[in-house]
Amino acid sequence: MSLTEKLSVLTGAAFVAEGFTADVGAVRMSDRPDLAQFQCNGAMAAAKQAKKNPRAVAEAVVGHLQQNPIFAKIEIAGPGFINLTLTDNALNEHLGAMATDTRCGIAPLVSGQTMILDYGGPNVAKAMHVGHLRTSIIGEALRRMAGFCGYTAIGDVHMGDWGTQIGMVISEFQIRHPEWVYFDESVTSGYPSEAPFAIADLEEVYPFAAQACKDDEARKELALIATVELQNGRPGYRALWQHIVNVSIASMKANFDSLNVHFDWWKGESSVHDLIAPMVDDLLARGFAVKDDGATVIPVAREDDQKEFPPLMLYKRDGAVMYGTTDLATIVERMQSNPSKIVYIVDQRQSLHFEQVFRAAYKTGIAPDSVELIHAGNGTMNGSDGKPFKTRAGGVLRLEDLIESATQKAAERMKEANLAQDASADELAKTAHMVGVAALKFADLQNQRQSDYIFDLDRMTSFEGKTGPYMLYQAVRIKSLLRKAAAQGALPGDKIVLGDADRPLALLLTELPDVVALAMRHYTPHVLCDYVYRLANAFSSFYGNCHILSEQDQMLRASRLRLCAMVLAQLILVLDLLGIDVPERM
RNA sequence: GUCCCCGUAGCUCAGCUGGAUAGAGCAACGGUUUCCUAAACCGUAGGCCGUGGGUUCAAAUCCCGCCGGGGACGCCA
Repeated sequence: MSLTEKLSVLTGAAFVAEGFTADVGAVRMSDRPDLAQFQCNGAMAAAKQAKKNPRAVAEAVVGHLQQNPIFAKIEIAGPGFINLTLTDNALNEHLGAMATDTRCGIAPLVSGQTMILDYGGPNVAKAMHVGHLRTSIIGEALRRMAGFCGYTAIGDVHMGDWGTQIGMVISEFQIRHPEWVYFDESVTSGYPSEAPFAIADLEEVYPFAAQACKDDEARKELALIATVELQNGRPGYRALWQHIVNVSIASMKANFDSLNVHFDWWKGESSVHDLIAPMVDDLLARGFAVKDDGATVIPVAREDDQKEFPPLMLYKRDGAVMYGTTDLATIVERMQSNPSKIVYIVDQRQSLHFEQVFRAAYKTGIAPDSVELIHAGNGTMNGSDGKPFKTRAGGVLRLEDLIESATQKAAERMKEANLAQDASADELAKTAHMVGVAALKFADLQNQRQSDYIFDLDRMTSFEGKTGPYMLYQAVRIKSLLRKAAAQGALPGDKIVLGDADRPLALLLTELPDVVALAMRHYTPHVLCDYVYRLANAFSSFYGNCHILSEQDQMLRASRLRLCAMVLAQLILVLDLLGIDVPERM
């Protein structure tokens, strides 16, 4: 239990004793550290309901708390704020339990529940670009957070591998290489195992085909036909498609590995193809799906809707499926894992689509009401003009180029500061990559998930301010300090001595469990970023004020080393939840 | 046209279920190093929280209108 939770239990009981509900006893960190460590604002709300004087309610509640020896000070301020301050002993006891816990004192929130997270969503045949950055980074953080909070967390990359873009590529190959065996309809098996193209070819073909389809209706028609034929199982197309997928996945993995983003499932839209026909037949039979203007759809509008709700389309007029179809069938498939939540970390602009899919899933019983379907939408990364990020030439920036430029910038900064320059070239390069990725990820994650932000490479790679490199720097500093201390035989002690220099840092450490819970509840990693920054900053301040290794008082030195170790453990834990690795040195 | 999101310091942004004096970072100005990574730390300055109403003991936060910005709206994903 977190410290504020413990206190809330005490205060809640006091409110209950006065005839109120326990929930008004909620205690939180004080907004006014000059007055107290904790506060409870419930007296005002309780008094309002009971039509009593809030100060009198506060006084009655405080009456129940006063005998408790854990409080050093209890005061009522203003209209009825209850201000609480703990004795150092009580604080110490709580810290002691946290210090020895590998989870930094954070109990799991749930057990026996599965959360499936859908993020990344790269398209095969298409180079990954900056548009995939946010979903990947945020999704990875949420997957790690969920796992830590006790969920069986399953990350699914959910590739775009079954839609029109594939038809564009296949038809383009057919135009360019009509002689390929994949296009000979008299051949239905025994295709080569080697792909007749490399990733670079795909990356050239896709944009070319997309542009051609945009410019020419007839050309687009070819792509649509190829899409339907692929989905209907034309052997040559399937074989070619498999090459496209294989070649693409290799490239995706390189990008994701570089970003330290991982998946448990490498599924895609195509994975559920075989589930689609039975699903649609069933929905037609049960009357949920209807024919409409040649297409097959599920109406999802409700009478009390404030806006127009287009139906979810299952089959287009030409018989091809759309992403709503695969998304719905994917829920059918995912239900086999018995999830309690399915979370989609996908661009916020697709919120209507997900509302449609979710409605369809609930309405048809594909997802029972007990399963939470959540679109945790993300914003976009914009250029300095406030529009979705483009290169100077106006093109889309490839993800690997973005990572490379962040890494290079990090290397430059490290050189400027003459940092870790004695390391081997190999270690230097590795560290630069870690710093660059930390910069990129922290800059992304510290923004609210659903809002857009402006990309600024110089700012995010700075070692000053609220940046990834700054967090790493503080953590590495502690590692170095603890190494030096150990070399002198000085080890972290069991007892924490709470002086005025130590107490604020110690108090901050107790916040982490609440912060993690809050971040998980709302799927908001930026709450963790905010905390880890406050912690790094508070440590740096502490470090500046207290010279630890030269401390003559053995007890105090051991205590401060313990605090440092606890800070480090939290920094590493939280950064890990964010998907950021900390180097040994930098 | 309908619906959704946003508008907080010069810039980029926090602000959880309404609560005490609205907070950070960057930029600006001033200070700190015989000492553990100064890539640091400390301090100063800077805001009718877009605007007009309403609810409340209490509103950046909740409700309504308006202005400004962004986005979504059936056969792409």
